[in-house]
Amino acid sequence: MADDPWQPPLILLAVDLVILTLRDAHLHVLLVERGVDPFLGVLALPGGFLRDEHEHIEAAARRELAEEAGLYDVHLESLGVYGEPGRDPRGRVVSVAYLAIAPRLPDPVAGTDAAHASWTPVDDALAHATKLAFDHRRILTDGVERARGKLEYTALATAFCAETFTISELQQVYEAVWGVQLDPRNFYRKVQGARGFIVADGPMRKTPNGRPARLFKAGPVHELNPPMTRP
Amino acid sequence: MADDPWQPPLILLAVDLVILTLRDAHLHVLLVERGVDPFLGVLALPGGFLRDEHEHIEAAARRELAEEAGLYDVHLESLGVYGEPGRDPRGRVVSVAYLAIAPRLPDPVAGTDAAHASWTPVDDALAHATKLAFDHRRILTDGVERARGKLEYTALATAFCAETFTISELQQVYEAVWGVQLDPRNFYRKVQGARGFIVADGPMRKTPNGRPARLFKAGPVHELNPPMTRP
DNA sequence: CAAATAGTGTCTTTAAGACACTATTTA
DNA sequence: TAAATAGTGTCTTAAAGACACTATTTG
Repeated sequence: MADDPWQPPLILLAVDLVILTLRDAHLHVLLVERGVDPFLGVLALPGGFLRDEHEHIEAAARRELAEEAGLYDVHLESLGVYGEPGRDPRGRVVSVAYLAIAPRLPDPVAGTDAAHASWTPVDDALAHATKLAFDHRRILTDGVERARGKLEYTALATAFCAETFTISELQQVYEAVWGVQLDPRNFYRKVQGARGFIVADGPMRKTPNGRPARLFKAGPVHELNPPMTRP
Repeated sequence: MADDPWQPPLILLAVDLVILTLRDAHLHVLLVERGVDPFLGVLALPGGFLRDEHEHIEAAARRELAEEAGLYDVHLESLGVYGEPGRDPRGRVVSVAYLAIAPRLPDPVAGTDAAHASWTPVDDALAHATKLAFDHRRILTDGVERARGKLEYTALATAFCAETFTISELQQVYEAVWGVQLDPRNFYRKVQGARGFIVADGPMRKTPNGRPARLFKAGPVHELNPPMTRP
């Protein structure tokens, strides 16, 4: 009982990414087809192990974001820890999940590291017929729920938009992520009333036929007051 | 370039606990004085390494809750991951922080494992003069902020109360955690109006001199509607 | 002109917050 | 009786949500 040979266990640390974007007014998530065991050939969230003992966890997430999705400078926030023993047959793996929000971008280019990645409608990815590797269904569910909640009281919606955007584009973000229809006139007043949410930027954007749309960019405020409320 | 000797790094996984309770109408946190290096003698959050490769992370948190605080069956939720390289001189340690909320209980009993733990007012623990081990100041700050936020839209406040409680006890929770004064009459109507938040339980509780207080227990609803709003 | 977005007005309902007041049940 | 909690009434203000309406700027 004097000297104890006990040593804490060593584990493997991974990062997994829920990368959301808007395409055709629908919420999409980036999925990859796994190229190695376990779950070879199965759809999974992008992710990987820490590169070395000195890498910051968030730096690993940004590295995967670049390597697997070709994305830089997008919104990234920590989502949670997923570390059930037995979730990975290779040993005790604990994964730190991150939520990334990207504006609509060109498709992953064939021939790059990101070639095996593809944007999938979130509804399809979470359909019961779809199989996801590990506990990635749960992580994806949690990520979508986080995004839904944060649209209410933060300016996260602007992370789905390009540098400049119109108010109706911003409205589409809310409608797609929440899965609801909003009144454009009340929406207009609400975003304009939340001071610091969006600020006018540049001239106008031409529309096919009609008055051109005003352009805005994200304002300095990240906490919305008053908040946008989910119907 | 064919076979790569690269292996992902092995890391140590710890859990740290922000255990909050109410004492004398003030928010307190359980701190321990570290008995080993690093930070020997410095105040720290209770916590420790995973016991073995098969232990669930939340089970480790519950084990520490029992060992270091003598607490069972309290509210426990995951708070986040803290894994800066260099936060622990023993090597790469990644800590999963948990937030626990306990009703007021007798002090830790001398002679048990929990004897070196003590309830400290959160304001003191976060005072600039107070030194906390590792990044525990940040974890504590995040835990308190989480509790403040969740009081608004969840029934978390009941976790600070004993099995049964009076409405004014519940009000004290809000006042202590938010650091504000609330109108008892409006508070009364608001908690009664949030259906499922609290339900009547048992008879009355005698007061030193005056009408006895009605007793309630936590209701079945965890998401408050309408939410309690922070002034 | 039609089409599309910009922007206002107004009504109803809900809730927050301030505060006066009455009712009940004990020592 | 005083003390303490229970519970109601009412006023003001803010905001959500529905919806009609006018204004502007293009092809």
